[in-house]
Amino acid sequence: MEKIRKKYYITTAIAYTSGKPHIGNTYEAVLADSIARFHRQQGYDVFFQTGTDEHGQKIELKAEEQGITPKELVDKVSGEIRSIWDLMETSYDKFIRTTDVPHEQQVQKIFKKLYDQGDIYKGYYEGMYCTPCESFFTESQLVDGKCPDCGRPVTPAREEAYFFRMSKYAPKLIEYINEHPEFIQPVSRKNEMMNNFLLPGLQDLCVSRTSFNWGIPVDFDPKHVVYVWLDALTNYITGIGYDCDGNSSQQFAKYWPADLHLIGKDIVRFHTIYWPIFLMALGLPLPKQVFGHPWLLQGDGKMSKSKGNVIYADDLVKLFGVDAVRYFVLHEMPFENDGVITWELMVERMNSDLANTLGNLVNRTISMSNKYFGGLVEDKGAAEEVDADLKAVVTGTAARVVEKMDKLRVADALTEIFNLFKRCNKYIDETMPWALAKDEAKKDRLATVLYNLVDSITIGASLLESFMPDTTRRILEQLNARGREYEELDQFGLYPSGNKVTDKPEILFARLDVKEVMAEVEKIQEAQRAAAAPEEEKPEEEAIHLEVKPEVTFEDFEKMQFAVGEIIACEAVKKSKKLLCSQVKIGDQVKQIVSGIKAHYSPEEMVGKKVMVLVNLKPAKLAGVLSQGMILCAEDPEGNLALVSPEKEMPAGAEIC
RNA sequence: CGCGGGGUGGAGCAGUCUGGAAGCUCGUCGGGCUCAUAACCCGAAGGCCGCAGGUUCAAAUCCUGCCCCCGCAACCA
Repeated sequence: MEKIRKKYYITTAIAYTSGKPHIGNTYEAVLADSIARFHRQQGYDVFFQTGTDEHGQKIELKAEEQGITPKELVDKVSGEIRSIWDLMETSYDKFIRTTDVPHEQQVQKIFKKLYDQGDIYKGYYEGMYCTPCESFFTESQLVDGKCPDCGRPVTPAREEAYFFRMSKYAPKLIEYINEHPEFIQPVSRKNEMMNNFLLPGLQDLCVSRTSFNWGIPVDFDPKHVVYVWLDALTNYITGIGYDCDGNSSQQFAKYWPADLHLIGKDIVRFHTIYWPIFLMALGLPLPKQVFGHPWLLQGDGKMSKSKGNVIYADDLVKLFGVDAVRYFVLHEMPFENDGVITWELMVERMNSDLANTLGNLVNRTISMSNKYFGGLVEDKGAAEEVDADLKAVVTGTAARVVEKMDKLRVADALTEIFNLFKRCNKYIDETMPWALAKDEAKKDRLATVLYNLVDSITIGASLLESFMPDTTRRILEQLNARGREYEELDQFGLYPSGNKVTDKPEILFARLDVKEVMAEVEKIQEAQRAAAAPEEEKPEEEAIHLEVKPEVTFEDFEKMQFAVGEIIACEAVKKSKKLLCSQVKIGDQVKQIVSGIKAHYSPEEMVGKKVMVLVNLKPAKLAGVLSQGMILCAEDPEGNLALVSPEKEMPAGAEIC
C-alpha cells in the first residue's frame, strides 16, 4: 500500500552570477541540501530548487570589461556555480536560471498582469544624476553635493520607471505575519521587518529600469527591463511550472506554496515583504516559512582576493574532502549569529570529530571483529546491564535529531548524531573487548558487544546520510550493512546476525597536521593573489589615470589661499573612526582643522609637522566638530595618504603660491 | 545619542525570550586502557557570565545607566 507522501518544497536564494561563489554562498546550498535530504529520508516528497540570478547592470558591465556578451558571461559563471553545487553533492531537483526562456516569458506575463490590474503603475524615479557615471543618487548619498563616485557635479533628473504599489497590500501582510509567527525565522528578524519597514509605512518599489539593457524586457514598453526583484523572486514559482494564464503545471499545483525559502539574512526583507506581496497580487498562497540564515565569516579579517584569503569550497574540498567540508559548514554555523571559518578550525574539527570520534570508532570496531571473529558479526544474546544505556542512547537519537531539524537547528542535529558515536566509544571502554577476548568463556559476550557496536554504528551512519551522504555510504559498505529506513532508526538489532564486515577497513578521515595544511593553504593563497594581481595591480603598474577636471582660470586659482601650517596639537575626534582634529598655527593665527587621516597618522606624529593648508576654505562641521580649513594630502589609488610639506624649512604662515 | 550584532573558565560557543544549582567542544594537567588513525575512556584545574546600580526569596537571564569590541552607514573640507 502506497503511503500518502506529504510534499516538501525547499529553495535557496538564487546565486548572482557576478563571480565565483565563496564558502559562505556554498554554505547555503549545503544547508538546504541537508534539510532536503532529511525530509526525503523522513518520507516526504521533496522538491529542492536552486539556481542562478543572471540579469542586471553589474553583469552587463562586467561582460563588457571582459569583451564578451552578457549571455556568454552568465553561461560561464552559472556553470561554475552549478559545478560547485555538484561538487558539494547538493541534491537539487531543479537548477533554474533567470535566463531560462520559460522563466523570462512568465516574468513578462506577470509584469503585464500586475500592470493591467493596477498594481504596477508608471512613474518617475527621481534623484540626482551623474551623467558620466550614469547613476542616480539620493540626496543623502551625495558627497558635498557631488557624485560620490567621481566627485563631479550632479544634476536633478528623473527616469521613467514602473512602480509596484506596495502600500495596498501592507495591512494584509502585517495581518499574515502576526497570524503566522513561524513565517519569519529566526524570530528576531520578524520584529526587525515589522518595526523598520511595515509599520512605518511601505514605500512603493521600483520594478523597472531603462538605464541598462541586460534584463527581461517589459514587453509592452520595451525600453524598460524588469528590475531585479520581480525577476529574481519569481523563480520560485516559474521553476515549478507556474503559468500566469492559469495553465500552471501539475507540479506547481502539487508543490506550491513553498515550505521553506532558505536565504541569507541580508535579503530577508525582500522575501518576507516584497515576495509575499507579489504573491498576494497574483492571488497565490504565501510560502510557509522563510529562514534568514546567518553568515559564515572569515576568521582573519575581511575576505579579499588581493589578500588571497578568500575561502572557496573547491580549495577546502581538495584538502579535506567533500563530506568534511559539509560537516564543517553545517556544524560550525550557529543558528542566529554569524559563524567563523578558519583553516585551523577546520583542521581541529577534522581531527577531533571526524578522525578521532567517528573514523577511529568505525576502524577499531571493524578491526576487532576481524581480529576476534574473522569479520563475522553475530548477536549471541549475551546481554549485560551496560548494554541498556547504549541502546537507549542509540535508539533515542533519531527522535532528538528530528526535534532539532524541525527547528532547523542543523548544527545541533549533527551534534546529537556525534553524541551517539561518542557513546559507542565509551561503550568499548566499558566492555573492554580485548579483555573478554582473553577468556574463552566470554566469547559469546564478546560477540554480542561487537554486534551491538556494529548495529549502533549502522544506525548512526544512517542518521548521518542527510549531512554526509558519502560517509554514510562508506561506513555501511565497510560494515556490510544496509541503510536503515527512517522508521527503523529507533529499533535496535536489525543488523543481520552472521554478516561479515570488510576484512580491509579503510581510513574514513585521516588526521591532518595543521602545519602541513597551512603550508598548502599558503600555496592556495599565493595562487589566488597571483590570479587577482592582473586586475588589481593594473592601476599601479600603469600610470595612474587622473580624472581630468574642467579648466579653472587664474582668477579661480587666486581665490584660494594656501599656506604652511604647523600642527601644534592634535587629537582624535570622538565618535569618529577616521577623523583627527588638529590645531594648526598659520602665522599669527591658529585654526582648528579636522582631517580624515586617522588611519594613516596618529595624533602624536602629527604634532610638529609642517603641512600645506588651504586656509580660506569655508568652515564646516565634521562629526559635530568645527573645521576651518583643509590639510592637503597626496592620495594614491589605494587610498594611502601622505601629508604635503615644504621641501625646505619654512615658517608657519608662509604663503604657498 | 546613526543602524545592527556581540562581551560567559586559555580558544570557540550554548544558555538570556519563559529568572531557580554555570553547560558544550577544543586545549591544559593527572589517571586508566591498548582493539584502534599517538586514537579511546575517566577525573581535575580554570569563570565576581563586560562594569555599576535596581527589582526579586532567587538574576548570565528582567529593568536602568555606563564601558568595550565587530559589521554597516555617515564623516574624509
